[in-house]
Amino acid sequence: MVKITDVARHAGVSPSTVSYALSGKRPISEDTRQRIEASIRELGYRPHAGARALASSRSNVLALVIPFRTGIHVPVVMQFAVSVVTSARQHDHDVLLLTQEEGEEGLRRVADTALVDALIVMDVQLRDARLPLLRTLDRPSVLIGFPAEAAGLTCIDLDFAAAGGACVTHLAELGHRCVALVGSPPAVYLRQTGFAQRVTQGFTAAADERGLTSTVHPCEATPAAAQAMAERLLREHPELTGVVVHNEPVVQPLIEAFRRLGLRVPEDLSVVAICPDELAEQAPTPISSVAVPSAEVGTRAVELLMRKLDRLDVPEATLLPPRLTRRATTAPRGG
Amino acid sequence: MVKITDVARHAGVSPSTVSYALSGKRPISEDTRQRIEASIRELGYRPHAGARALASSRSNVLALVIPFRTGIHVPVVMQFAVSVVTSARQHDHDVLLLTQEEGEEGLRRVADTALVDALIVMDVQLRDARLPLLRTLDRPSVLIGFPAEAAGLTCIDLDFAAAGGACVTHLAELGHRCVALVGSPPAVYLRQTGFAQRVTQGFTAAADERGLTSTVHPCEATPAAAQAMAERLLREHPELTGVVVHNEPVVQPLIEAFRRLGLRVPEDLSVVAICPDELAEQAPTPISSVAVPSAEVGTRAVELLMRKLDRLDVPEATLLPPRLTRRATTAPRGG
DNA sequence: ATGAAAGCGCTAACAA
DNA sequence: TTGTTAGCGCTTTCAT
Repeated sequence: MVKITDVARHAGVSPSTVSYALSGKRPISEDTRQRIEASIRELGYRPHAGARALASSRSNVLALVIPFRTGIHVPVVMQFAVSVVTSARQHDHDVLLLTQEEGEEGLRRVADTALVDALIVMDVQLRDARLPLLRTLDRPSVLIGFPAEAAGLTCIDLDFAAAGGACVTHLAELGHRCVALVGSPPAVYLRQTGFAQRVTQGFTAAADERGLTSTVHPCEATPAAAQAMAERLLREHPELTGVVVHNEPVVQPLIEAFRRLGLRVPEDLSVVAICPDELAEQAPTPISSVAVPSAEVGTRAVELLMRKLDRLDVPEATLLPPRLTRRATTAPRGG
Repeated sequence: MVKITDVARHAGVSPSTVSYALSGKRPISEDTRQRIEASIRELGYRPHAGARALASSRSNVLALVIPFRTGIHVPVVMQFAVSVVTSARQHDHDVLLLTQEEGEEGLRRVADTALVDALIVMDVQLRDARLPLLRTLDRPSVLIGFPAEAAGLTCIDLDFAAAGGACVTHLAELGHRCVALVGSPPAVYLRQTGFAQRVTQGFTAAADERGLTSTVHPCEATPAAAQAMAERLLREHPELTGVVVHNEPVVQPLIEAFRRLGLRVPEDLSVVAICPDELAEQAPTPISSVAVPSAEVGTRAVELLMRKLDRLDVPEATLLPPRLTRRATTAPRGG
């Protein structure tokens, strides 16, 4: 194995000079830098990660804790993870993958062993058992999602309340007067995941504000549940002309169910989803939607973390404003 | 920060004794072990990962390289990743996530800096540019998938050829005489990903062997493509009564397309998929299928890697035998 | 602008 | 069964 002393000898300088040339933490004469770089290339030198971590107390590794349970749309998690890895690399960091299963002990372990410098925690619950731990940990963290009590923590997410509201506004502007929200599976509400409730709040508040009739319906993430939901909505709310869906796997089945029941989308019924743009675009009838910007959230989370590692100030809360794209599933009421 | 010398002092032993108590690499008297454990708990000691890696030249971290491109079913990748993380933890290892994008340089980086002890590479192509590198790297690796030339490498995957064959056999035993394979998107074949071609080979070979008429059709992973495919199959192959689908996003849309075209599934047309059991089970009509056992592949890959790290022998090739479960989409020909 | 040298916290020979 | 000690390869003060 080639080490820094080998490079130093080869370049005719001291090890510390090589180190400084690498880190840029002190000025190096152009000539010296050239020689060092040449030696590094020639010898194929790679600094030993462990030695570096030990000497500098920086591992240049971030932990990413991903969820893995019902009601979570897998592609969203995956896209998020990929964007975290990609952004982290741009900041010269790597990403260690942890599952929710590891729990608090897992977080403590990677933080206390100095395996990672900082943590990104996905799928934060309203009252998340990990919050007290994250507050006391000596390493910075960023949460995806907003717990009930976020003081002292750094959180980022799509502004789901505004997203729910934007959907209603869109429908209202198209003249719709009676709307329904088809939401996440009941389990998601039960475990108090903030985003599901926030959508509901934003949806209901916007509907009330504009004097629309509105109802909210959690829904299992299966085609069968979508079919049942469509039937029920038409039965119980004959006036219904606008539907907001916040449940990825159900968006397409729901539209198909409505069509099977004889409704034209968007002529008789407008549907707007809160889902990844990709899903909305690829549907047979492209779906009007508010984007769930996983990639952007990932990138921003990493940037926040980097600022924290540099001891710069960061906002406690970052709410990404919703972006609604009208596609082919919404139309003015009455055709 | 509590360090090993603190624990040693507190327990009245030497640092090496603490180290050995932790690693189990030499016998420790019951009494001493007790005291050490008590001290560790009392002081909240956690060994520093970097220091450990430096002293032992073992980081206890595995690299997992995941693919991220068209034609790859995201939930399969995700489930695989989760199972790798879970299994790795059972062997006291963590997992560093790398994307395919990082390419060979990424592999070299994490290996040469000793950031990881070993690597798992997903989505290996028939002629994969990373193979020569993996062969020369000083760290063990396991590939998911089989390249054209696998000598000197350790590979594992579902036996996709046998899977294709098992589907045909199932249909043949039900009396079907004319079958079609709806496969992965053309892009997957073009980039020479082994599994797509292996399914085709196994499918065709089994059909020929049993004297069935068979055709093969790559298919884009969209509902629209599924619809077009269904129409085309019925038009071009009126005798068709059995379909094998190896393209997750298309399975359900294809069944629906056939039904829209007036065919009953399974009475008029049997459909068997190669896909995760989860997908097959959750369909409105549970789908007969050969399981793509991502979780098992992940677990097995980690076990292979652990054996290699322990310098034990491992087979170069591990082909998991297909497991076909008959559900509600296959039936004897002619009802 | 550069060098010398003292650690960083741990493991594993070597010694007893 | 346990202790002593020399590194592991790097960063970073302190000097010059």
